[in-house]
Amino acid sequence: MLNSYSSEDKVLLSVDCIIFGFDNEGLKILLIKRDFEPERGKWSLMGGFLKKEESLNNAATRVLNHYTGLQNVYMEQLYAFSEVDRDPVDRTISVAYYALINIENHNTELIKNYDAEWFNISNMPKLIFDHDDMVAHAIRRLRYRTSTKPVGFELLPEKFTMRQLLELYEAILDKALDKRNFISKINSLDILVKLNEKDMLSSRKGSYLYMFDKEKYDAKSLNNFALNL
Amino acid sequence: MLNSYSSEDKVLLSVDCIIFGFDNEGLKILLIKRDFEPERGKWSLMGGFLKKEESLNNAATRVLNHYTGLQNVYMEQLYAFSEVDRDPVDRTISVAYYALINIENHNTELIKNYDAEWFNISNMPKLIFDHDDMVAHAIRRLRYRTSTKPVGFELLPEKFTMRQLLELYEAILDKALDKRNFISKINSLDILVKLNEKDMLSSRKGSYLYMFDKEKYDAKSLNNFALNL
DNA sequence: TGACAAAGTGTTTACTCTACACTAATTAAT
DNA sequence: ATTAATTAGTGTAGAGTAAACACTTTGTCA
Repeated sequence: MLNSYSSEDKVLLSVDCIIFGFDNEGLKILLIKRDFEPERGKWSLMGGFLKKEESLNNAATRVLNHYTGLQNVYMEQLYAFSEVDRDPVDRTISVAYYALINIENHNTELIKNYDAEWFNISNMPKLIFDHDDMVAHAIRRLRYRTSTKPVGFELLPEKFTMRQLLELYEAILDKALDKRNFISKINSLDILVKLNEKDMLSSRKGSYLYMFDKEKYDAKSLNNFALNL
Repeated sequence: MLNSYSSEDKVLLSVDCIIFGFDNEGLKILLIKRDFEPERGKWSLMGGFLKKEESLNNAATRVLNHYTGLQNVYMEQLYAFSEVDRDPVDRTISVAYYALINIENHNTELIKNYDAEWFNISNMPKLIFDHDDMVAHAIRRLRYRTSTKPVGFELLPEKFTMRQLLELYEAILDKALDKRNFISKINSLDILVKLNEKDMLSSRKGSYLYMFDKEKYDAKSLNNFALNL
């Protein structure tokens, strides 16, 4: 028989999800209004407890799916938050994850059921517990990640214009970018396909649509790039 | 009375520490020989369980102190490892931390008592469970961290030569660096003080000793720099 | 057909990074 | 005292990258 660790303390482990979305108003986070005490009615990240028979990644995926109905979403583990008094109800350690979703795909019904709402990151309410810290971590990580991996496309529709991509990066990095320099840097990554199709909504001339070419990117098998915007 | 989360699963949470040291042979990791089953006699990271009344940072600090006797050591949380079957004894989630210590300061007695040994990172034994993954994560994080924060000095004696610093960065990044370019990049950070004191051990001419000027660095209050070596 | 609105497109300049080799200082040996 | 040996210490030129910058094109709607 194996040894056991029976004399050690066990604790509650939860996951909390920072869910990013993007639309023409900017970079947004999906929050829910907490419907139980303490802090009932306050805004909160979406979270849930780890079950004994699942990994943290599974738990995060499950929680995200539960609230949004989405699957196959880009998620990344951020950090474990563990201050002793972080949750007044019980000793709980929470592992924060962030997710990038295409804001158009989310299930509005589900979100309404949970009293969820999108908030622009520059205009967020105060959140419960240490969730503000988690969000700050997530934004930092997302900024860094965009410079090393092609994660931006996760936040856009499958087909998007250069302008949308530019505005996305401006929202993530919170700074203005030069259009021509941006386009040439993106093109030098050589991971987009330009479609023979135009988006006619934003201008009379119409602007070409692009797609992220995942196969071309994977074929390069570079673990990460250095995109300095 | 507060609500409770009483229906939720509780789990064991541990911390595992990747302890880096540096000497003239290169970058090293401190490992212990596990003295209980399963995997008795195999090499392992130093770890311990989180107690209910401490944060993960405290637990990591406590574990490090327990094995090495050291305090006030640079530590950083890496990642939570949570595959369901990662520990065959019991369901345990482990949060990995890495620590940077001055190899000369460690308490040799303590380390002997625990059957601990330093291994060059290029010449490490296979470790138990998922500890090899943890080490790989730690090395990646350390490489990145050296480009944004002045962490290298944690691995050196208080006074060090430019050559030592160069060799440290070469060991961390696993690549040869040009001496003149390296020195000018380091100097441009403007965070070292050159002492009126030479190290006479490595050459007849003797080479100047430097110290990290923490006050000057803090005064700049830049959260991070970009050191591209 | 003219006004409008956004799309699309290159070049010059400044800066940063890289490659590269000799002299200086000191001690040990003869 | 001279020489040999060893590592320390130092600068520049060229290449490459990043930044700044403005006009023309296209199509629709009035």
